[in-house]
Amino acid sequence: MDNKKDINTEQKIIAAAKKVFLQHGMAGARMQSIADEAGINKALLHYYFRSKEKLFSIVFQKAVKESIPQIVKVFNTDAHFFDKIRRFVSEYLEFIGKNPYLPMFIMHELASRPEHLKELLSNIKIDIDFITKDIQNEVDKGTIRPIKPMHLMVNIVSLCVFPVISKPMMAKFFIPDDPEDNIYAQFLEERKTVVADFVINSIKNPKSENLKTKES
Amino acid sequence: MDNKKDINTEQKIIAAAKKVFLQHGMAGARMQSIADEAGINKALLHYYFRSKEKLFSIVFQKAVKESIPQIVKVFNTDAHFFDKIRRFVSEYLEFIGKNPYLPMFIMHELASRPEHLKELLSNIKIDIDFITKDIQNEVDKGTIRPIKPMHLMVNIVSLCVFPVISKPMMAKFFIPDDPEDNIYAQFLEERKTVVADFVINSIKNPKSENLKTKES
DNA sequence: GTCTATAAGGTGATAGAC
DNA sequence: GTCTATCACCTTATAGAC
Repeated sequence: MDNKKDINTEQKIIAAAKKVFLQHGMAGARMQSIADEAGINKALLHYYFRSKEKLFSIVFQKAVKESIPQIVKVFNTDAHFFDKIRRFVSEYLEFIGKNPYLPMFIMHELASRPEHLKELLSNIKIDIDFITKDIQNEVDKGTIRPIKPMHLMVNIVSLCVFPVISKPMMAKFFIPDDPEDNIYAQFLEERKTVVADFVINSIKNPKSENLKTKES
Repeated sequence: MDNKKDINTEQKIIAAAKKVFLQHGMAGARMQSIADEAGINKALLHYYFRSKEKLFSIVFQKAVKESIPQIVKVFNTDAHFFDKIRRFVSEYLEFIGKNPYLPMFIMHELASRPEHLKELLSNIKIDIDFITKDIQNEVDKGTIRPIKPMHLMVNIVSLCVFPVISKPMMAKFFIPDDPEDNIYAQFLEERKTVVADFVINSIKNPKSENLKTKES
């Protein structure tokens, strides 16, 4: 516990477990793969973490907690509403681009064994009330068209996340010849502006003259 | 092969396999569960389909083929472009609502073991050229704002599919008290119009006067 | 704390009776 | 075509030496 190697090994294991679990899921992950990835052997996994399920729980909870601040932080500013959207889209796409397996992992586990994970999520709170109010406020001001805040939030997240988790299918049908992922990478980069424009064009109220976003 | 029972059992097995594979994925599925679901025993599974992998292939390919016509058929009409979008969104949401595990299943398998599935997809062709041209044509006419057809297609599909596959997470954070799924069902129903409006509002060219969609 | 060896149980697949 | 019994292997987990 107070040994330097302990911490290093523990962290190495968690990092390895994250990599394997995120790519293969709980059912598809192998303790041997995690051990190999961490450069140790299987027995040590059970020494640090009692079971596969326990190790999974840690990875899963970290994954969820890791994803949330990204959603919230941008809306905690005083920026113009459309700028918040631009910043959120840009930063969230950047985040997902660096963690492409994260959304799929969370959603697949949640869908395939909801009962096992309910309590794992119960600790985690996410306060979206202030975002809801932020959106509703803009609707009331007439800056944006009437839309239920939940739909708008879901729309924005959908436009960011789905293209990343559906990459293998998209790549297969849309860009079959892209071995180095160059086209796809460019596509993702384009989306930082495309998605923000798409959302803002959709919600901005044509009757309102206050349409320009601040170019900071 | 010419026995009535053969066909019934074979179909029963495939239906059972689809149910189990779609919910748990290849790695999480158990042959025993499939046998139970089909009301037969394990040995019979191997009698009809040689291996788990073989059975999976059939289910996977059927799943992909099943999903594609939904995407294409609406755009094969002469309707007004915005009406095509409305119809596509409505019908696709209806389809996914009835097959909520389908998109996640395909994408998870494709992401977690792409090498195994490459050849399974190689048989399946999807021709989206005419949709691309359809969109580009509207851009050229000035009916809609400039946007790369691929981005628009991805946007529409994202807005339809993501809310369905992320249901467990959404439900957890947005509507924690919805045991009978009433709120979620209503949310999905709302999206048939919300998504179409969202897309059309975003792309319609304010300079063009030809904005009304035909109310058929 | 880390390793090797092995136990204990599960899972896909087959043999063989009916 | 369908079943029961069983094999062979894989995977998680533990025991025990160092």
